[in-house]
Amino acid sequence: MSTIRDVAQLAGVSVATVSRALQQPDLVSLKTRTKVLTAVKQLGYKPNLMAVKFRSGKTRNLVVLVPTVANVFFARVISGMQQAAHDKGYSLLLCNTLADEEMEQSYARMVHTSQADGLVQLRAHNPFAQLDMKTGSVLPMVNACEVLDRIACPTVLLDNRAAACAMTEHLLQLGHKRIAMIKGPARSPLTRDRVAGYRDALNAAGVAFDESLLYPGDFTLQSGHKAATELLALPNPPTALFCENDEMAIGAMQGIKQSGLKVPGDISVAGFDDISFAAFSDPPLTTIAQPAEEFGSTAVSLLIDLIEGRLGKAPKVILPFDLIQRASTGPAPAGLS
Amino acid sequence: MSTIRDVAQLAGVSVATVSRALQQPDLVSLKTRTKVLTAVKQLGYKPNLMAVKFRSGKTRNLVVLVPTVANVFFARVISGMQQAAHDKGYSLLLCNTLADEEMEQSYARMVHTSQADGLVQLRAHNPFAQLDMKTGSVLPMVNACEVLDRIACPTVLLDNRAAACAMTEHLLQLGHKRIAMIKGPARSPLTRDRVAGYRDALNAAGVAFDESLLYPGDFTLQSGHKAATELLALPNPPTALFCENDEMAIGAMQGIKQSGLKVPGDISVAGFDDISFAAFSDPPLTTIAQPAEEFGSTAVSLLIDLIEGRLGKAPKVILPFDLIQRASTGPAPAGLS
DNA sequence: TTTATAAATGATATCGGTTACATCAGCGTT
DNA sequence: AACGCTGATGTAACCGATATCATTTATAAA
Repeated sequence: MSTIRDVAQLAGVSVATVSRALQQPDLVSLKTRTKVLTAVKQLGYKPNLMAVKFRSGKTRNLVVLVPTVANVFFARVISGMQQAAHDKGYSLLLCNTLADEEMEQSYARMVHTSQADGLVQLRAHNPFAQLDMKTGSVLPMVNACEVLDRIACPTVLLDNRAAACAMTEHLLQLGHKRIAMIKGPARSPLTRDRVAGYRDALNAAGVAFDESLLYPGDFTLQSGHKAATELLALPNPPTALFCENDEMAIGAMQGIKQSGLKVPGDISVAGFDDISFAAFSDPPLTTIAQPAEEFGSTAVSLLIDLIEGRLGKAPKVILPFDLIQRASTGPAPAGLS
Repeated sequence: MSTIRDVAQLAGVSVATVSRALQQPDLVSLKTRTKVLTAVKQLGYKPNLMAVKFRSGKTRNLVVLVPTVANVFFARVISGMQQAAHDKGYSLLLCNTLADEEMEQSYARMVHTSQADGLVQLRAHNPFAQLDMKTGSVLPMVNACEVLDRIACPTVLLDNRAAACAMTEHLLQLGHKRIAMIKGPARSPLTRDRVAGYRDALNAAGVAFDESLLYPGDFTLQSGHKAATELLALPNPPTALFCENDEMAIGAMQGIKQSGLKVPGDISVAGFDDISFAAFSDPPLTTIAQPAEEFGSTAVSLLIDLIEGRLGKAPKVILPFDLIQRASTGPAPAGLS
């Protein structure tokens, strides 16, 4: 691997001239510039970017903490992040944390050790929590999708409360009164907001809130299946099921059908996220579409602005949602409405 | 941010001693070691890993080229790669190439410019093809999942031919004679091998191969839907559909059901990959299970061995498959078998 | 021609670590 | 006391680029 010195020697100029010829071409004469470029080509010279990054103190790397890359929604978010990062000359260091705090810290440390300039966290947890203590400095971070409310950093989020309210209203308008919700882990702010929106809609419609219709899942297909099975076994089962993501909704639909009931004839099911499989489930799933790729690209853009000092206050960007009505929701069964 | 010099000064020793105290503790006396560690803690010193990487010439970064992170199968592969990489102290630079050669090259260049030590490619295309010309050197690369046959680099693959043969045999045993295959892009070696396996099984059973039953898809849900719809419109439609991945199979099942036919009553459907959704489709999908995470971890392990000079010849690792029989395949309809 | 000014180029410090080599103290041997 | 050896530590070169400052060369004005 040839270095800048090899080029300088071959071109018969100093290393400084080579550097300038490549970085600020207008500072060197045409003659020497061509000499340099010829030498570069001849040697197949590629600048050692590790040296550049070290010297400049800017790595142009971003750490991304993803709870699960296997989650289809996050996969879309990553796709959006990668596009935005690449466009601005940054690379992503991806970490599939599986919500493991040690793993998160291990990657967050990369920002401390100058391996990355900043971090995007897609979960409601501050990965610098322990680490920051020691230095006291605040490191560039953006929080997206599932956001922390205690921390003052740029965030990208959906108005989850309004979205959940809209979906619940949709079900209420179809005549449903017993609407169950398969939510996420109780401590998640995402869940908290969506449950709040669900209750908003119930209150507005004068429907009593029933704690027993709130079932905690974990965003997997399996947990949706389990939740539906157990909810249907209630003495007074729901006629509609609002799931906090599409995976759980698809799992729930299978559980319902296995119990011999029809969707939406006997029970309506709604999801959240509008992953690609939602349109291909049987029946196709009514859900809330989130601009997943935009979550990713916005988060990365904000982070880069933050790193490059173009961001004053920590903004909160709220992205729009869209209620996609498909065939999994329908009128409440006559006898039970 | 404090440097090793700050620590040396505070501890009253030389920088070399600090470095040794941290890297080879047994080379320094207990007394100075504690002095150094105290200073480290007091200053919150973190070594600048960019400097270390630059100095050592080893980045401990690996570039990963993924055709689509949004593909559930690849998401699992990534998960396995990340785990293996982390265990060995490496990080992943992820690139969602979308099969764009320019994007691939842009990331492959990172290996040239010393930003990464090696590369994993999950597609049958050599990203160094253009780049290598210039230097003539061979760069550390591992090919997995969809592998190149012309290139001599370590590869991790499934015996796709045998797997496709096994699934086709399964369908033949159920009495199917007209078995369509929704394949991938024609030039893909993956497709070529799976079609070969499909033909092997047909030949062995004495069933004539019918070119019109070979439909080219692109691995998306949509393309599966389109393929099924068009295949059913044939004058002599198939009674079984073998799809090259689960997404297409799930898309196909929707198309079939929308045509008013039953799965598997009228037509059987089989997939490939065993993604999580396969068990939750309606009906649950018969498919070939691939050890996706193991693909990832094996590929990364091989790459690291290659980088660290522990690999002699370029091995071909063949991972096992498993035919998972679920409800989407059944006996061929009596009238047509 | 001389001088002032601008443009082009060179010499070298620097980033923050690691490491080869030099130095030095302590200890046992003869 | 002189010598050699070992263990602990210091000095400084080095990795490959960038950037500052000094210096040379070209250009224009006097």
